[in-house]
Amino acid sequence: MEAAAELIAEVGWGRVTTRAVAAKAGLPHGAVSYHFAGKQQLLVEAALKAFERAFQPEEFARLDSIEEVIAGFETELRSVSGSPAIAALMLEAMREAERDAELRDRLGTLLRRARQAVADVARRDEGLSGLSASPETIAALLIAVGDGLLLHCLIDPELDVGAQFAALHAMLAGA
Amino acid sequence: MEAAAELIAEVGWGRVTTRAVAAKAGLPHGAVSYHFAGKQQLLVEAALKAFERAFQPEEFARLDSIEEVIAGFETELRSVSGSPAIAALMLEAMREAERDAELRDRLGTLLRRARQAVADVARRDEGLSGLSASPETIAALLIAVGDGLLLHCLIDPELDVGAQFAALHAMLAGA
Amino acid sequence: MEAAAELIAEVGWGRVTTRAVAAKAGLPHGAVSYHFAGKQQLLVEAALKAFERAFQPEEFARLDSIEEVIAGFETELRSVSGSPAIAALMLEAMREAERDAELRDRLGTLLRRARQAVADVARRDEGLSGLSASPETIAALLIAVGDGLLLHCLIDPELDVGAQFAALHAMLAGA
Amino acid sequence: MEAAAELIAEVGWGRVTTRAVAAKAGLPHGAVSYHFAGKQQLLVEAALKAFERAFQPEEFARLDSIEEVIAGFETELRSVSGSPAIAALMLEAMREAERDAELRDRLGTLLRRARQAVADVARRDEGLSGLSASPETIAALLIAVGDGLLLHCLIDPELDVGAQFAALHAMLAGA
DNA sequence: TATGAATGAGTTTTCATTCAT
DNA sequence: GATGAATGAAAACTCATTCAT
Repeated sequence: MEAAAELIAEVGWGRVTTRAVAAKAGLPHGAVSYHFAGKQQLLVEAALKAFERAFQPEEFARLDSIEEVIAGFETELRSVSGSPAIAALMLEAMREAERDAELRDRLGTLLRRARQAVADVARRDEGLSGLSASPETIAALLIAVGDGLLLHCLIDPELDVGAQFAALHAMLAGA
Repeated sequence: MEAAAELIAEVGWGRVTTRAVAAKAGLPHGAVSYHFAGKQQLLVEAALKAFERAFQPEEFARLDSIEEVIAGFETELRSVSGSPAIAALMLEAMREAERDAELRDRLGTLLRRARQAVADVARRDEGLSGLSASPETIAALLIAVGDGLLLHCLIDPELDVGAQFAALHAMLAGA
Repeated sequence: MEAAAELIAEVGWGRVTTRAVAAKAGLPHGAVSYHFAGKQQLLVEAALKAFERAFQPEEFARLDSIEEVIAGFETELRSVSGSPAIAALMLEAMREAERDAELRDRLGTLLRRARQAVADVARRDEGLSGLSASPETIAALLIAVGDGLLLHCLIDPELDVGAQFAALHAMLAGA
Repeated sequence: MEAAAELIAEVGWGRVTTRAVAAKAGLPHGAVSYHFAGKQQLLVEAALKAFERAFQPEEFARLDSIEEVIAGFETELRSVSGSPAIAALMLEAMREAERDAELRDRLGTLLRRARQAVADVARRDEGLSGLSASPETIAALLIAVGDGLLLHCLIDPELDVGAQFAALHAMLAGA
């Protein structure tokens, strides 16, 4: 499953082949079909497992301000520049979710949990009291911003992430 | 090429087949190989042509404030909910650009032009003078926000786009 | 072996899988290879065992006229309409016998015994004295008729078996 | 399609492989899937085409007595001993028809036409006036007898077909 | 002795590309 | 120029058999 997750990020969901997964994992071809009901099921399981490992809601529970969340995003994004595995995987999964109902449901649950975790931080953050938007909306917007920056970083690795995040900080601080 | 662009959005870049393109266009199978050097070249041309038609820099030249740009994004995003063709195509192309050098270059140029157009608006917008970030950074951030919201809208069509944009407005207004 | 015999009738000799046999029998996969030298041997044994259970020569020993044999065929054929297991199995085995030498020999022995049993009845039946054919020939012909009707009944369950047998009775009575 | 029909007879319906068909026909593997919607469709078409070529209703139109029909069966059966292609193919198709609805329908139509042709002969045959059975029933019975003998001849090539047919003649003559 | 995980040869099918017409 | 029949490489998947436990 690790091999599958890496391959999704490397070559794209629709171009992962069971042979490549098996080769990467050092297993024979038949092993993939033997252990999973089919290629799609393998990819779905592999992607979701990777997300669950990468996203730990507890980490957010300790945070008290949105600034810290954004700082976390930035750290993650910078680390991602080197190994874009999880980020690319997330984007591939989001695209695939439009076509695969099960993936859509399970990924949706994961995203809702993430939004909830960020919304809880927003609720605790007194600096946001000036904003009329609900904590849930702020959380959704922030995660969308994070994903958008991720997307652009993947295309253009020379993008100045630091400046972007500084601007985001400034906008929130002003509010 | 229109048929190809639609199919990329529908089934994903890696799963478009030349036969499906020909069938959708009402052309004979052989026509695809006859008119293009190969499948990849067809898809690249089709995607870029679709972007060039959808993104008209002149539209931004008439705008005087970032608020208007955001309003434009919102209108576009709402219209996208019905036919996600261009949005999905853009995401597919962004993912593919990581692997295809020519697509990366040409798509990069397009994005840079878009960023420049938005940066020009930001430069004209006096309401942003309070932000220390450069107009280019603000433009890049805004486009990333737009793409991030697009991505999330495609997965979860019930997402309240209006609330998100209202929050974005508020954040910018505060700044 | 019962599971194997049923599966031959259901899906056809060439499409039985060892996993399906094991699953139907409620046994682990490995058990099939463990207890039999291979799939083919299992199927041969299973088919022959089923025939030996279904065909009891003693039943014919009690009969005194070919009419009774035919009546027995008819009864069997009618009962077969509901559960075509043994009939279908017989046809599958007959086809397979053309390719498998061991099955051919053992099935041939079984059929010869059946012909002999019917021939013995024919010998005892005084009503057949008018026919110049030997009891063995009459027996072989009758069994062929039975199998032919069986074959057609399996394809076309609405075939009027009663009328067919009545005509057969009439033909023999006339002779 | 000729290669497919021969292979069904040789190795059995369920064990025909598209590779073997292609090899026998001297074509590349891909050709089979290219020209037919799938293996099953190829086999169905091949079998039915072979039957339509082998069974010509016009041949029966010229006959005036059932004796001639039986003589025709015998000739066919004897010729079959050398190349059991059509006979074996028919049996395979009959078995398969139990599982494939389309084959069942189309084969059923063919068999009904054959029964009708034989029934027409039976109607013209004045020697059968002594039998109370309808011409249709007599036809169905005769064809079943023919198929049954065919089946047994395939298993046991040493079976004395001549004696069987002589007995059949005698039975009908008596009636 | 018995199990079931693992293997890999073999199956059907797809499809970009070629090329004779 | 344009077509579509043909090719063959590669894909996903099946399954009898093996063998460590």
